Amino acid sequence: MKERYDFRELEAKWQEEWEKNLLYKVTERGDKPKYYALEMFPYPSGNLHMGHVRNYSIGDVVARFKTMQGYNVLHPMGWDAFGLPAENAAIKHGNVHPSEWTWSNINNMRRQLKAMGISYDWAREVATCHPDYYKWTQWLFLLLFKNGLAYKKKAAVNWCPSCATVLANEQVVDGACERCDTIVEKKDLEQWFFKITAYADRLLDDLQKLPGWPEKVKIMQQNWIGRSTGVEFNFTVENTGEDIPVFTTRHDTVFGATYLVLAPEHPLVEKLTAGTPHEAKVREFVQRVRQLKEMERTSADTEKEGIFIGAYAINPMNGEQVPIWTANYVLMDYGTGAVMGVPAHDQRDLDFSRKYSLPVRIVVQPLGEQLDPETLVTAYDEEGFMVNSGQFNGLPSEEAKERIADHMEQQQIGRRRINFRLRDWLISRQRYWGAPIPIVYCQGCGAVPVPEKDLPVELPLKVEFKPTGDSPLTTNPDFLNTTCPTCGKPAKRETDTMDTFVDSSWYFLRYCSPDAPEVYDQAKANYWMNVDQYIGGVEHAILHLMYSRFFVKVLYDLDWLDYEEPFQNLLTQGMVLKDGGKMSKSKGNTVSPEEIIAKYGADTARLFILFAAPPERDLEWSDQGVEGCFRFLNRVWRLVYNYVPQLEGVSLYQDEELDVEARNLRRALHAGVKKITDDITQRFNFNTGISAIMEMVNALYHYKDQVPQEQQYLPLVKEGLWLLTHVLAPFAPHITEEMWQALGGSGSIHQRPWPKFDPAALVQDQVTIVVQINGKVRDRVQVPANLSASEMEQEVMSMDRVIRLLAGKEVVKVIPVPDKLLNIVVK
RNA sequence: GCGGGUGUGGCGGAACUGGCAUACGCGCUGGACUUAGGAUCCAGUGGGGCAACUCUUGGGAGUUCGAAUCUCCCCACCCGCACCA
Repeated sequence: MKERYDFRELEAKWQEEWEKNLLYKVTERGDKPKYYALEMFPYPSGNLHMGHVRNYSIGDVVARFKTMQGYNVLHPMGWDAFGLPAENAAIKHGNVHPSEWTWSNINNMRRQLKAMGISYDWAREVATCHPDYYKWTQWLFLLLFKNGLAYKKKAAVNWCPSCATVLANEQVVDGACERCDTIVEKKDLEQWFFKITAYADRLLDDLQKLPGWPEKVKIMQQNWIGRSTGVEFNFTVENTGEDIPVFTTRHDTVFGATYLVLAPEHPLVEKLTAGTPHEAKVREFVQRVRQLKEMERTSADTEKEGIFIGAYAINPMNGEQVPIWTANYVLMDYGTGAVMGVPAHDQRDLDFSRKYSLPVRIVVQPLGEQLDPETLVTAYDEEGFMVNSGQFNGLPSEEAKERIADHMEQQQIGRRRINFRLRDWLISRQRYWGAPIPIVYCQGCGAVPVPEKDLPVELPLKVEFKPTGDSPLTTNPDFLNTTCPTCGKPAKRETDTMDTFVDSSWYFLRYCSPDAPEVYDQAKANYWMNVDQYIGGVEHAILHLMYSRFFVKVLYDLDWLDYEEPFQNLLTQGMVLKDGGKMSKSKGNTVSPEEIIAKYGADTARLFILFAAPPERDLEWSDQGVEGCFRFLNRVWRLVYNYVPQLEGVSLYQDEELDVEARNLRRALHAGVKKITDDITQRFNFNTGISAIMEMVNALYHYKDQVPQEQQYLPLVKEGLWLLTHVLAPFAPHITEEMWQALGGSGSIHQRPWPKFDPAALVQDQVTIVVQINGKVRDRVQVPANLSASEMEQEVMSMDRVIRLLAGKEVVKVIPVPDKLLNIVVK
């Protein structure tokens, strides 16, 4: 028997062998269906963590399994390599350039990934910080620019003082920077935006085309896009006659408006108070509110506060005069920055009205109830029947909505309108380590796109890393100063770089043709896309996944791609926990993948992480669990090498007659293959798949130890070990390769077809039937399979135990479940 | 507050369309082999009871011959969103 399971030697050997033979290299081909398996590429922080190991182990099983099932599988890997940590390292240590830092991290992490034995086609590796890549990121910026989807505007933007850069709306979490938790400030800056709002409807509606996405992620995107349908109509300022447009989704309650509220930033607040006795107090209020941090301002817990500005407006529906207020709870950047206050039917308005003693008027009454405006504490925001609403009285509120909208449109008071919560995507970053925005500013010509032939606009190496709030690129005059591509006069380059989410919004397309002399080869992209299975953390539910969907839709519209959605199926893997909490450096509960691999090998690490929990659930790390998986692989190893000498020259099982023990073994083996296949195909339940493999191993051990050696049927054992190595191969690729070779297999096991189970082997001639009396299990009995209901009943009724238990009772009913169960109902 | 999820032995988790609850693994107990075992193998392992038996899937009700699974109410924890008019 071969010595022990020396995973160190064996894993290194096979990794080298696979690389030498280009085992995982793929090209487009017509003879097999394609399958694109993709895991979210990592930021090269320096070392793999367990979350990566889990992500890539899941992806590798999918890729290897699909390969064995006969698909032509694309399984690439790369690096999301631009971003702040590299630059912060440069600021902190002074002597290490972000480029150097990043590339050395990439080299280290590539080595770690290779040590995991994952089946990547490394020839397709991309790194977003490489000029060959960001050249095309810049090209895509220009494509959007030319199509009116990239524009510059001055806006109050989110500014992180610690990162010294602006942030996209999506990168602000609870009013703080998603990266460093610093409270975000508002700053008025000229910045570049992508017009993602132009795709709001499609980004929302097309979620329905993604049945292979988790409901949770779709709902998160849906909420983020936040479509609401309503009307926009004008109140008119009394005396001065200015229009104040308001947006509402509850136009059925328009007769219940008893006041109007403007956001503190609303231009009319200043205008209508100028020179009036209210001016000073209102200005003081507005300044106080504007000084509040974003978080305090927008939190629902913040007490509603406001002030009457001294003017009145006319409700166009009933000609009524209502006071105009300004208040902290109305936001300038949603809708029109002005809302009608309907206290009876909106809780916020009711709270506000009670505080400032504003009138409350019921205009929708629930069926069979009479709300009292004097005592109302909970606003009634459901459907009902119209009251106090002129010509609309008596209508159901839903119908009144339509009629009022019609009326407004006919009378040209207002119009139906859809509003989105989604904002345009702010992509400018005042940082160095990103793709430069390919724009030149010329005094005469304005913002001029860099011509395609001049791409990439390369990042200069020589800059100063100081977090000043200006891009470090401003410190390099050779970069900054250029000539206008249009008129040739001196001009300045844009010094901001792009948000790194731009880089990652299209990398899956570049993988299809990593060396293409254009953004990607259309034919190849159309061959490989969509990604059949995308796997990654749920933290990307909104940002990355929505931006990528946006990019793909733009490319689809511009005839660059035949597909409208990038990711057909999405699996969001759970976190890796230790001691009940997420593994993190600050908690000090991390486990190093590198150490685990050194101690037990990659096969054990992969097996454990797939066995410990289903992929979408959180996984509790257990050192003892790892130990158990290591023991299991050793157990498999001993089993195989115990038989290797005996199996020499033995042919594979071919349908011969088997004795009882052998038949039981064969049934267990084929039942195992069936279960693993189902578990992977139907729901990626690798944990139960692995448990089925363990049962196969247990069955083989049982046969080996319980049946005298001279009676063991070796052709069947050979079949068993063949099946075993094949189904284990996607999970533990190295050890199975080694054992396959030892068992006389030719070629790589990873290029073998996935085994089919033999339905004939599953047939049982005896089955165990559960005997229940009044639904309680009382006994079990062995009977021939396929008995009819009455035969079953006859068998059961003649059992001693059943006769005893039924003595003196009256049988009311007998419920038979063929080959499974018989329930006797008695009184 | 709204939305989504989870709740099963000492632990991680199984149970597919309602049909043997606790597969598989960890841990634990006992034994075998051994100079030794932290290697390996065998047996046992939800609770109560000497036993026949009985109780048990967060809690409570219901549907059903039969419920971890379906329906209703409640509780706990986790995640996401949160003044969006």
